[in-house]
Amino acid sequence: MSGTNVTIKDIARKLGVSPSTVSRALKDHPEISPKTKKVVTELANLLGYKPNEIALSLRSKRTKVIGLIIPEIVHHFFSSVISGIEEIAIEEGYNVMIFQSNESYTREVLNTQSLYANRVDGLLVSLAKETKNYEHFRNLQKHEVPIVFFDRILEGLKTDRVIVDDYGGAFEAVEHLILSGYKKILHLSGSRDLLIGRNRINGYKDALEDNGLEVDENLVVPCDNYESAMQITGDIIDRHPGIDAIFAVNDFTAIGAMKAVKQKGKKVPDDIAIMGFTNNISSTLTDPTLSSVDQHGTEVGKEATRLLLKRLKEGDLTEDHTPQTRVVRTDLVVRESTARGQ
Amino acid sequence: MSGTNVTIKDIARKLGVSPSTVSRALKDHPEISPKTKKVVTELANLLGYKPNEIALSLRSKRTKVIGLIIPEIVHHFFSSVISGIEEIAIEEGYNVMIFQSNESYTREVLNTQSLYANRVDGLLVSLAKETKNYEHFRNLQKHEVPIVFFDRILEGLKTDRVIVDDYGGAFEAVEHLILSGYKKILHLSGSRDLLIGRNRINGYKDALEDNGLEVDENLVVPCDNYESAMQITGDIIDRHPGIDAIFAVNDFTAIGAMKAVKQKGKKVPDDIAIMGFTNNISSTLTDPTLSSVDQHGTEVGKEATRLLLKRLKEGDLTEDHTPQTRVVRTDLVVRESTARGQ
DNA sequence: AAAGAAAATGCAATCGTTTGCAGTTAAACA
DNA sequence: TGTTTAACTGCAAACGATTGCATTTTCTTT
Repeated sequence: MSGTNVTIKDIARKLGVSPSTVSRALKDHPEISPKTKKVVTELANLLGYKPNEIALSLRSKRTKVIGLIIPEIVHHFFSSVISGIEEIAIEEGYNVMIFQSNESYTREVLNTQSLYANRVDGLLVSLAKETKNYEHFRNLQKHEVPIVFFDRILEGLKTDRVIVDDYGGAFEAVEHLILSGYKKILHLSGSRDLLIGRNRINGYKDALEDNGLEVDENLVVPCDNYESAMQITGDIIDRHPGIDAIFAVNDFTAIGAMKAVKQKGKKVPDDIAIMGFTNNISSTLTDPTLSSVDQHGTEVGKEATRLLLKRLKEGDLTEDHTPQTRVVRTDLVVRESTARGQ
Repeated sequence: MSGTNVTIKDIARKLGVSPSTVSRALKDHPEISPKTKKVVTELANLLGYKPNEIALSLRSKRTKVIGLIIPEIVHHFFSSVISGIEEIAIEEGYNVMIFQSNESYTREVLNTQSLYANRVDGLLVSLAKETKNYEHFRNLQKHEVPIVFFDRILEGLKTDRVIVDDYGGAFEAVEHLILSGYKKILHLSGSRDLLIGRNRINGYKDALEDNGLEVDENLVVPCDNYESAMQITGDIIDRHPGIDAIFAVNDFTAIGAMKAVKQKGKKVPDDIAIMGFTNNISSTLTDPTLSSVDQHGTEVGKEATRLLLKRLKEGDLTEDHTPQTRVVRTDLVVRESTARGQ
């Protein structure tokens, strides 16, 4: 901000009218004469007048800014969520203030405080892994700031939510493997502490059972990143000969597993098929390309923002509203890593 | 924002003192008596008072917000830049408002307008590809909003800049290829319209010449993405037999080329070496892993933010300042794709 | 031309906070 | 106890824009 900004008062002074008149003229108020409107708008354009949003916010008690707290921007899924959020927000005249929690609870609390200090109109949140309690969010709710959680949600707090259909996506992915003829499927799983981890495990199990295959708990191994997948996949294959497919909780884990499998001298997908989850760009870059489950990050962002803006429009009638949960469908993307014998 | 927020006036009323006293008490002003300070801060804590940044901004004419315009958040390089920016900004009590131009000039102009309307204290920009003129930025400068360009900079506007050492990075990468014994090196280049494209081409050429190799203009082929690299690399290799290395303008292009080379039945790196640029996470995921030039996105973001905050601190003495340009060093990361015979 | 109605404009308060200056209390001194 | 000084506290304006209400100006109408 600077001292060189043109204000309504400046225009008023130069024209010898009152600020109120200028304000009304600029908003095409019916009680202002056409000629006044003309001179005012002309001078405003000439001077490059742009209303000061800060002043407007102070008076109107709304900032037209929505806050976003996200674990890490550098993850492809999250950055595509941001894109979706921005798109809808801008359409509706809202701007976005972004904070990273870096998966830290403390940081997340600080973020909510900054967001409150800046009086954002609403909040979009995907939780840090560390976060267990939610006093900081409840606090914002007390101040009537609507919150929408997405992807990593918080149970026990009454808010709108947007989640990915992790169960369905996992089910479909595993069923695809089964229908392609794979029978002994390893699941490199996410944490059972996270809902998404549990949902994907359940999808995996149900797909097996629904297709007449037995669930072997030893074939559900917690492993959710590239390095550990590289390290442990080889061992697991040795311990459980006959594994002919791997369903990983995310693409990086899948790619780590792919490397390990190749190092064992096995062929993907002929000896062992590999299926990821997320559908990162990376999945198109590997060799063979990786089949995966598209989480539609952009759609998640859009849907969350739509939900939030809807609440903002509804305004005070929010009292009796029941929180909504939207589930964004996933899509199976079949590539080379699961296409046996082609 | 809502009606349930505690203000200084609320505290003043409950305590039967004036707002000024409350304000001063909270800031530990020396002219306020210890006991007044005590009751005021206690009540403030009890009620959960948090100063309204909006009101502060209006009065102080500074928002403690810096704006960011970036081509696309979903690019790994840019999202790591954002991380760097956030880190420094938060340390100094600034928040970040992020806008995407989506490479569109029109959008970029709209972004500058929103940013101005929100009276950001300063601006960080990486240009959209389309952008040729800079009236919209000059406009902000007129309002004394300091701007720092990074990566995709604008010549002809007096601002601070942070750029990556594209020339040096390219030089080092190509020299590494030469020293590893590769002699006929193809460059899949960026656009000559962009400074970064030109700089990388020059680094490539000078590395050849400095090492006694001839520059063949036919081996500099504009090609800067995955798909077109997949499509054209095969043909180029056929037309120029003897090519034993490829230096690509970015990692995705390199990975596309790698695929094409493998499809030709050639081995990487034994028959043909491949070198990328950027050092995406993707470069560790390919098979073989991709050698690349690390652009240190986080460092670029940090440096740009430091420069901007420095200007903000200096304040009005900015008049006679000469714009600075900081160059962020690159680092060659050697992986399997250029390590012949190992 | 005077009165009444209609149209156009201005006043002043407001949003939440800060701050120069004036005003009030309390303490210290004579 | 009265007076000076020091220690506190409050008033009011300011930041930029909006808006209910009052006021002024202009236009009708008789």
